[in-house]
Amino acid sequence: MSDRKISIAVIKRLPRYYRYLGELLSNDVVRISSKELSERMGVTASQIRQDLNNFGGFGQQGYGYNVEYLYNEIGKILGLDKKNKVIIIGAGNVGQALANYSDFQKRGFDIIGIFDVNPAIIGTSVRGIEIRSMSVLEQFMKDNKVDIAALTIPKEKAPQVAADLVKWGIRAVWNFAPTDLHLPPTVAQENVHLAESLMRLSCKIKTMDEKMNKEKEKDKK
Amino acid sequence: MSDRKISIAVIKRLPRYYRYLGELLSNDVVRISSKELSERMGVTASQIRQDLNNFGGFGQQGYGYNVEYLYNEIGKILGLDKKNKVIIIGAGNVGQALANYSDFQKRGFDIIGIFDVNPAIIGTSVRGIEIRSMSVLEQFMKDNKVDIAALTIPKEKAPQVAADLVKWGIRAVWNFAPTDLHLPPTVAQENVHLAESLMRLSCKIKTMDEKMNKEKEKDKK
DNA sequence: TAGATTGTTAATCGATTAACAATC
DNA sequence: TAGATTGTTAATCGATTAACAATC
Repeated sequence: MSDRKISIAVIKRLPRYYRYLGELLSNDVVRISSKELSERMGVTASQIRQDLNNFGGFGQQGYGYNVEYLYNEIGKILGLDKKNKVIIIGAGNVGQALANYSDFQKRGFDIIGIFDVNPAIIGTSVRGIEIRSMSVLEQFMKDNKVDIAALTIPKEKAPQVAADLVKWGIRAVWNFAPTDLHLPPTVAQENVHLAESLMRLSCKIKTMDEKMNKEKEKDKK
Repeated sequence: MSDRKISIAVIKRLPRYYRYLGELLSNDVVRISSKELSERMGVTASQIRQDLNNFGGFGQQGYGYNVEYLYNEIGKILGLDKKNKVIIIGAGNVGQALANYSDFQKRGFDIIGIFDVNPAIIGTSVRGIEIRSMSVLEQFMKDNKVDIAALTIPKEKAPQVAADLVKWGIRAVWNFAPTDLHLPPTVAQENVHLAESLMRLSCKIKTMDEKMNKEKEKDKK
C-alpha cells in the first residue's frame, strides 16, 4: 500500500468531496465522472483524479466512480467509520453551541462530557449531558477513552488545560481559543479561530473595494 | 503603489501576525526583527519579510520592525481601522454565541441586528440586541448600511437568504451553513465549516495512528 | 470494437526558502 | 565605521494542471 505522504492540501479538500458525494448519494446518483464532479464543485477534473489516487484506484476507466463506494471510502479515510468520543471543555456559548449541534452525532462523534469551572452551571445539563466540574476531568479521562477534546475556554487557560489533557491521554484537540497551542506531534490538532476568519473577511472587503475603484478609474479614461 | 496581487496564502497569514504583534505590544516590546518573530511564530524569517513586502517597506535595515507601527499597518490592511456593521441571520446556538463574543466588538465589528424566523424568540434580546423577524430584514437593509452578514441558518435556507442579501446590498457573507454559496465576485465570502474541521481532525488522528504503527513495526526489526 | 474515462507521467505554475546586496 | 537586518532577487520545492497511454 501507499507510502505516499498525504499532503495537508489534500486532507483539507476531502471533507468537501465527502459532502458533495453525500448529496449525490441522497439524489440517487449511482456513478459520476471526475469531469462532471469537477464542474459541480468548481475544481479541475485533474485535481480530483490526482487527489483520489493518493489513496488508491477508486474509479474505473470508461465508467467513472461509483458514488456510494467512493463516499464510503472517503468516509473511511476521514475516520468516520468508527465512533469518536468527544468532550467539550468550557460550557460557554460556543461550547453549548457545539453540544447542541446534532450533525456531529450523526457522523459518529459522541459528546460524552462537558466541563466548566463555573459553579452556577455545574450540575445543569445541555442536550441531556451533565456539565461537570473541571476538578473531576482527570478522573473522567481515566475512566473513559476520550479521543477528542474541544477547547472552548478563554485563551489564558487554554495552554495549561491542553497540556493536562495531553498528559491524561487525549488524542486530538479541537481548539477554539484564540491562541496557538504547542502540542506534541502525536496529538492531532485543528484550530477554529473565528476572530481571524472575520478579519480575513474584512480584508477581502477592502481588497474588493480597491479593485472596483481601479476599474472605475479605468472607465473614466 | 503596488499593483501586486496579494495571494490568498498571504491574507490567511495576516491575522496571525496581527495577533502576535498585539501580544508583543501589550508586553511593551518596541522593536522586533523578522528573525526573532519567526522563532516565536514557527515560520521562516524569509517568509515574514516576503509577506510584509507585499504591502511596502514596513521595516528598517539594521533595526527591524517597530512593533506598534507594524501592528497598526497590518490592522489597516485587514480593514480594522474602520467600523464594520454586522448582522446575524439565525439566532440559534451559533448565532447567539457570535452575538455574545465580545472580541468582535473590540475589533470594530458592531453587531447591529439579529434576525430569525422563530416567533418564540422574536422580540427577545441577546446582549441588548433585539431579535427581529426575517420579514423586516429587507427594510432594515434599506435603513442601514450593513457590511457583513453572518449566516447561521440551516443549509437549506442559506442560498436563498444569501441571494436576497446580495440583492439588498450586502458586501460580505460570513457563512456558517454547511453548503457552498455562489456569490457574485463583488461580494466577499468566508466559510466556517465546523463539521469539515472536525472531519479533518478525525482524519489527522487516523494518519497519526498509521504513522505510529509503522514505527512500531520498524522497531520490531 | 469504439468510446469514455481513469490512472499516471510530464509540464507548468505559484509559493516558500535561501542568499546577498543595499542601507540603516 | 562595523554590525545588523531589511528588501529583493534567484533557487528550490511542492502543488496544480495538462496530456495521454492504459483499459474498462
